[in-house]
Amino acid sequence: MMIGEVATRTGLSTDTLRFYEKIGLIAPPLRNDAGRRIYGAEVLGWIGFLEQLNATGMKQADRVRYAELRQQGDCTLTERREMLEAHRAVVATRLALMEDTMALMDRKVAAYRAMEKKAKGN
Amino acid sequence: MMIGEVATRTGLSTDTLRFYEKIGLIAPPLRNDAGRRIYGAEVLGWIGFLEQLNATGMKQADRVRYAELRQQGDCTLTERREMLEAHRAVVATRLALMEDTMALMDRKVAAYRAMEKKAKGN
DNA sequence: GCTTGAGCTGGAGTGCACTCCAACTCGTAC
DNA sequence: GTACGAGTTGGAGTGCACTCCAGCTCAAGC
Repeated sequence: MMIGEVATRTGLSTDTLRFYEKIGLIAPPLRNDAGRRIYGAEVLGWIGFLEQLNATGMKQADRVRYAELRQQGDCTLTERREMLEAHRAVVATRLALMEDTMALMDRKVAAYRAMEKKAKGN
Repeated sequence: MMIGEVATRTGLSTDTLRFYEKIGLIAPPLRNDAGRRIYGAEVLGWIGFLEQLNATGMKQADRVRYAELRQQGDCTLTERREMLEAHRAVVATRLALMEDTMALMDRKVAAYRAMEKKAKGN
């Protein structure tokens, strides 16, 4: 796969993919004779996971750290697990907050509907 | 209440409070004879709600829009309700994604634990 | 053999959301 | 009466996470 296909499949731009490589989120792929990046299929799963970490609010620096550990292999399992557990806790907290906010918005929406109805009745 | 007390109570900095006023998130408060901002207690609830919208990922521009509508009074109820409903939908989607990610992290943590245990056994 | 399109590099630019700063004014405590 | 702490302004600076650009190479199609 060349960079354009990875971009299409992941929804990231080619610029973003090269940027991710530069900062260490994605390992530098092999190159063909013309110097172009040739990615293996496994990069898609990795990028998908990165996007999930991203979407749940993990900071770039921490994602880079995780990627570095992953590169280093099995001897970093414990540290990676700890990172995931820490992030899990953060996500759990944010999840609870989101549920609160959903409930609050529902109450407000209901109140607004009631007021709209009342105004119409005038 | 002067700006320092609002800052302490809300956890925002005085700079952020003035910035929020400048961009229209907070209505300009009354001033005392020395030109200092005097806030009513109701601003605390409003800031709390703003922070909830913020923490659930509503963009600054949209929060400003909501604040503008709120300033304009009851004739904007419908638009505000629609904004909240739209945001609710976004939050619901993100919530589902967070739950997925939590489950994925749990699976990974479990797998890592298993591998750590196995490595120890060698 | 020339155009087109995808890819390459290094570096500059963007947008968001603050955050900090200099230079000033007040009101209170000593 | 002066030092101090909290407030004021306008404007500059920061950090994050991309995003864009100029100027280049290469392979394939006509």
